[in-house]
Amino acid sequence: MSHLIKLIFNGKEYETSSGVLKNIIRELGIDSKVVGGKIGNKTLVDLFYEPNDGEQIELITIDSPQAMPLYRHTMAHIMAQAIQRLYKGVKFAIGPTIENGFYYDVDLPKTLNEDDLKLIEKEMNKIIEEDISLEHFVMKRDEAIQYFEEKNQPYKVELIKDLNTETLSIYRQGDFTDLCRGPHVPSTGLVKNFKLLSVSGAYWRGDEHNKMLQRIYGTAFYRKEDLGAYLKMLEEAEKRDHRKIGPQLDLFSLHPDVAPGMIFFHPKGTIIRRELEKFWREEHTKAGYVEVITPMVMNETLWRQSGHWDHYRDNMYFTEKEEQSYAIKPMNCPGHIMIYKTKSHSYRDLPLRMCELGTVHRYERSGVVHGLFRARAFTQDDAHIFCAQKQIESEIVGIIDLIDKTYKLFGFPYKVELSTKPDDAMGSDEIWEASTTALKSALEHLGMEYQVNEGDGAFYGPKIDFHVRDSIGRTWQCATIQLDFLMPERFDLNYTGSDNIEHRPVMIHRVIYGSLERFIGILIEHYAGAFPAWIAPVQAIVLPISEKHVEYALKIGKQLEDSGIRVEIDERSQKIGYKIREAQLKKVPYMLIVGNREMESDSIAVRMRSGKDLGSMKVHEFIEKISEEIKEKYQKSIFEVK
RNA sequence: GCCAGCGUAGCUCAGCUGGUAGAGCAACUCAUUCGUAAUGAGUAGGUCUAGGGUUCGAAUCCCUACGCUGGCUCCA
Repeated sequence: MSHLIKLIFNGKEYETSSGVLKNIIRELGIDSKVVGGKIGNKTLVDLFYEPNDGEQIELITIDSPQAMPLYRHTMAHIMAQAIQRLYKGVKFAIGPTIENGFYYDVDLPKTLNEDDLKLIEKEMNKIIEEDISLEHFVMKRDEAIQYFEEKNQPYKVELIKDLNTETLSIYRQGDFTDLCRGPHVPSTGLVKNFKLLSVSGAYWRGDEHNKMLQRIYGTAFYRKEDLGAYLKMLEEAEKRDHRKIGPQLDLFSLHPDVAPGMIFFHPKGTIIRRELEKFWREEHTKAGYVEVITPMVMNETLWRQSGHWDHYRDNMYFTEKEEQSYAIKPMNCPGHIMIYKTKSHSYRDLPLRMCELGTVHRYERSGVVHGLFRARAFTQDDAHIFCAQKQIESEIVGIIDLIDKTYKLFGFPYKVELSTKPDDAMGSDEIWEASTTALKSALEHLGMEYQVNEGDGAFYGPKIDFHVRDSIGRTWQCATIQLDFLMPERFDLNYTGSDNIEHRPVMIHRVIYGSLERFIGILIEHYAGAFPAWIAPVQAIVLPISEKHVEYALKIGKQLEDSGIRVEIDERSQKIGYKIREAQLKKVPYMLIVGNREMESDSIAVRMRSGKDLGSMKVHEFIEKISEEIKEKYQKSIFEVK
């Protein structure tokens, strides 16, 4: 006898016999908002699904976050349908959902632009209004190939031919039929809130040897507010763009004609960078690191030995002198290895934690450079830890402590990902096993949640990546910790154990900021240019009301400067409103306004960049407060915190 | 590198179907000496990314190069 199917909905359990989910639900009289279900903890199905005997399905409604993939996937089909109606001869490739929306790749003789997107949106709205029911059915392989050949859909035919199944899942909504695994919502009228965002090129199957198709990106949400919030986030991100704010705040400039993909840090940007470096040095010294400086240009032979010449040559810059070929370093590890090798090491020396703010150059294809985020020259806050196998775990714990401390400073929550042995790995299974276990137990020891990416490690060792989440919800990969068995092997690194025999150390590569440039870019966008006082290029600006107060302003400025505060004085003959506006736009944390009242009482009127007027206070009082704020590296103004 | 869009003053942008460049802000000068987000007047500033072509005439049309933007790909 057959087992019953169990459905779970709103905490209630229903037992039923076989059939298509849609019909089962109708018979049970369950809420019409149900659009699909979840089997186990991952497989999503829609109402066309026919449950197997004994299967347990948790039903999901259209307004739940879990239904998002169905919602957006159907939206992608509606977009495709609209395109099919509007443009003749369109050939469809793939149209999946992605993190914040969906896209569809199409092959179309006409190149689409913004106006076309509006037209497509209009047609999509029509399709939604038409409330077309979706149908699902299967075709036999040959039948499907013939069907899509007749419809002149070569990409679909290619997809089918690559699939090793005898039957293919097909969805149809009115005049549009697509090869599709699903799942979908049952009707086009169920979806509503969407927006098409952009068109761009994308290679068929991501291979640059293939034809370039047009990819149309869109986003969709069940709730209109969520769509609005998402669009607002995009807008906010645009406003915070570091490539815009950076030059506006006089932090850095780019000169693509002179040095494409490289950064010119202005005095103000340099202050931020030096503050980050200062913090970094202090913490690394405390954590037992030694700092080194290695050459920018090293002989090609070194890079051959390290393996970079074989694996990384295309990304390297070379230069020639005295008939010798040199490479500009793309990584710091070989330099550190040279230092390690200058003497014999004992187990007592380990772990040896060698760090360097090492500027590296990597050739990046012209289309990919992007402000501070993706440069051709950047400075890594790099370190290599040479240690014994059994020290790995405690070293990892130490690194994570450092990372945690650093990210907390900026208020970045973060996610951790562990990547394990890939197929093309080098090194024995035992070593991989042991080190992966060491990484895991370090994470568990610290009680950290993490996601495992099986097979995603580097070929030379497993790694842990850290993704920070910025103030508008975007995530960025910054820190990474990578174990390396290969380099010690290639360079024949040794240390003498307590057993008086030679052992091979393990190398741990790690960065915390990642790259100073990129991290500064992230900070600019995270804070929208309004940096905490300790890294703010100008911490306070003195604004005299009129010329009569300039002398007093200079005196105040001097006092602050003597206390180590970065201060400016705006002596221009402008109205106070004008000066405030400018200081505000420059995001200076504190404006110190001085006029007759302040002169008489030997005080200053303090205004915060938030617009809040703190009223007047004695100069020494302000200096004490801001000094504490700077010293303690507060995220927010001390006047708001306390 | 590839696809698409774009390139006009330091910045933001006008400049219709070709008739030899315009605004606001910033800068500079002068006046103003002002109490919490823009005082007024004046001055200066452009080989319209570069090179070629079509034309009596090109910022405008065409071609090429370079750069930028959004993606593909890659990555810190």
